[in-house]
Amino acid sequence: MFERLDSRSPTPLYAQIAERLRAAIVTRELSPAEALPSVRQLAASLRVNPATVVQAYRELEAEGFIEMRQGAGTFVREVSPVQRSAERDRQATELVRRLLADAARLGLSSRDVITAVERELGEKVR
Amino acid sequence: MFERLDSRSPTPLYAQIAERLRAAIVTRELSPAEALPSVRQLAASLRVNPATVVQAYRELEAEGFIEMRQGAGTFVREVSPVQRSAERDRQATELVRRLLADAARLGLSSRDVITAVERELGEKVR
DNA sequence: ACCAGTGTATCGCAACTCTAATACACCGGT
DNA sequence: ACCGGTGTATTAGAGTTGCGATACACTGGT
Repeated sequence: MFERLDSRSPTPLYAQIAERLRAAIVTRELSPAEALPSVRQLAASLRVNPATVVQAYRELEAEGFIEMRQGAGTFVREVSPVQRSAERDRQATELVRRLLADAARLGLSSRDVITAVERELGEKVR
Repeated sequence: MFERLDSRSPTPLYAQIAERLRAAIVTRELSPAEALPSVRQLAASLRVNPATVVQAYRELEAEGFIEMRQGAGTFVREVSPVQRSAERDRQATELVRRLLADAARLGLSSRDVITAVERELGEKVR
């Protein structure tokens, strides 16, 4: 499940780790309530410092994907479809707000943005 | 035209400068072929280092808004509507690609993104 | 041709981020 | 109650980035 990381990549190690785990959780490759590898285990397996794994886990915890219990371990969080949907909504909104702010800074109109979205997604926005 | 900068802001000084100038150019407050303040003038006016202004100018030059001519000065670039439109397109696409990449990293679907875009813009995507 | 005014290049320092190292605090089976 | 395994906290070092200082190189009116 865990291939080697690219330590030369501009995306930090902790982000690479978080990304993989997030994908695994979303695809149910890791089931709810399932225990993740311990900080030290995963760190050893990836030949990385435990603190780096912790940082990845913290990010996922902040996003509501996992739960860290001191002394016990780290577990995939059980979330209701409603909660999950709400969280996705929140995240998507945050990203879009950032996009629009950046666009405004560059002097781009909503029209410009919509057009680009439609082109990139091959899907038209009503 | 140039109020004081916020040196405590997380957005770098050079970015703040670039942002203002970009807005002024887009709104035609600064006309094509018009000379911008010299690096030293603007730096003095904003109580900032000339190198910081240079950095802002470079960014705008890379975006195609201005042209720096050694020994002569810095000028607003004259661009045809077609070029201009193409450039806006390019920038919008770049931003949207980043948005989609980030969304993918977070495990969000295109549907999630589209929904958020529509909500934030109050405009439907076809 | 001069030279005042313009952009350019290089270096250095401070702040921040990422990663690692080390020591600490908690849980749970035995 | 122990103690091996777990997460937590603090500190340190390497790299990157923002900003400033200083010296250099070019342009254009006189």
